[in-house]
Amino acid sequence: MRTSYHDIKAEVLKRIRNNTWPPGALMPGEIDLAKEFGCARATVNRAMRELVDEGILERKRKAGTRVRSSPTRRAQFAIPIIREEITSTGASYRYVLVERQIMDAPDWLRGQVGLDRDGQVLHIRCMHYAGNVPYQYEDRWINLAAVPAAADYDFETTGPNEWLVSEVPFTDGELVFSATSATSDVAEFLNTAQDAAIFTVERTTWLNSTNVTYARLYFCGAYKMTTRF
Amino acid sequence: MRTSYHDIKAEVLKRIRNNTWPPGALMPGEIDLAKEFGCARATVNRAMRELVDEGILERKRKAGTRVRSSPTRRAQFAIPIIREEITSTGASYRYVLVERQIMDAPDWLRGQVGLDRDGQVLHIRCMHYAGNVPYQYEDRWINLAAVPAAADYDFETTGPNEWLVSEVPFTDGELVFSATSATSDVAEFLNTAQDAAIFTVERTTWLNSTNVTYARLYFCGAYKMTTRF
DNA sequence: CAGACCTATAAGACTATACATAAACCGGAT
DNA sequence: ATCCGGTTTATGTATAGTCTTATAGGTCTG
Repeated sequence: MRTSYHDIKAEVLKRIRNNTWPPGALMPGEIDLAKEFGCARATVNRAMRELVDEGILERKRKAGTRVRSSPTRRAQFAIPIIREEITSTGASYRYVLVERQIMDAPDWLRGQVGLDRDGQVLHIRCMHYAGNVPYQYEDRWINLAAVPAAADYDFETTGPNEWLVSEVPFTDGELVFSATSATSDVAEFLNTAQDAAIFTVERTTWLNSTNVTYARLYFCGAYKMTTRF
Repeated sequence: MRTSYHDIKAEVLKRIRNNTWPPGALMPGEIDLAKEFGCARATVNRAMRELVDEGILERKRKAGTRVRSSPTRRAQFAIPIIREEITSTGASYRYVLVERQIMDAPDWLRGQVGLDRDGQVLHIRCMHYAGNVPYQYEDRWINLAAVPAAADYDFETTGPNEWLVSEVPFTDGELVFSATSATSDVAEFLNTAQDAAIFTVERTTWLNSTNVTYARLYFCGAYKMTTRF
């Protein structure tokens, strides 16, 4: 078999780990490496580009390629459809709509999501259960200027998460993770003590700098979010 | 200018957004697209590969390329050096070692990190302050079998986070985010009420399936972790 | 000495071509 | 009808060659 870019990546990683090329070091150029590995420059280039992508190397034209001194490893998350997240654990999924209301965007929300003009929003509160156990309480606002179709959808049987993911594209998003104390209504929905520690996610998405939706997701106490990298 | 893979990516994204290729749709093959865009197949291939990488498309040999119905957007996290995380906000960084102790690995830890044999670990507890405000309480175990050098380092002035990131490479890691109630000692260190909601991160790293370290990081109440994608 | 201006160089990008490989599909045998 | 095996096909990977572009670092100039 010919030498593949996988082999080159592996070899480069090996040399970084055994300190042949310590953090910060300047590596040989693509042409030299291609000669050494007996392959085309494009092959070396691909290996190197992927290592840059993975946060292992830094490259600059003319300056060459260096080993990053503190590699930023990346972890990947999905924006899951919550139904799938629950059913994949084997539990059955149940959805309950709590409230659905069209209203003028409150001031704090306009600040939160960067809406400058007045506008109507759809406010939805709903619950997601794993079996009969509360899993997530969702408090969501949808910008009707960006997603007019949402006004015609009743969200009785399908949650806004699922509907939005499949219907509305977005270009940018922000996730904010925090721990909050359960307010009385959150505690009631999630069936926990008041002031219990609640893992909370705020998720905002935009389509070309127009806000699409802002959601606060309150998870049940035992919830842990796990990622490997 | 020739058509670049950037142009192709942009055009493909445009067609996905304006529903020319709705979620799940089968796109034309690389050869057809190359013909349409007036470029080589390699150029189309690169554009498509990057879109797969970004979680927009799915490809299978022979079956062709499809638009993912629920795009997996990736968020990137670094494993930051906490000093930099704090100083980058403008605050001054202060580190205090609370405890440093070499001990046999407790049973629960061996289970946690997948150590099968007995072995010694270095247990370190320390505090990170932003100015005079508690920022993070760190409770960490280092596997001395994997990192013997840690036994000789006193961690009086530099925290284990900083030392490990710069000294010890790793191949795999796991991050677990959760919300916990402050136990009495955590509350004391972070200067919050007992049972306050604490954003907690557990971080485990391995070097070729040997556990390197396991850390529990307790953040101050106001902490929010933010990622864009 | 500082600033403007070159130039050599390393990465970045594209092309045309070739061969590799997974898997969908089809046709024949059971 | 169902299973098996070969064919086809779209993506995956590698190559040699060419051209582009950012820029580090030297040189020239005021």
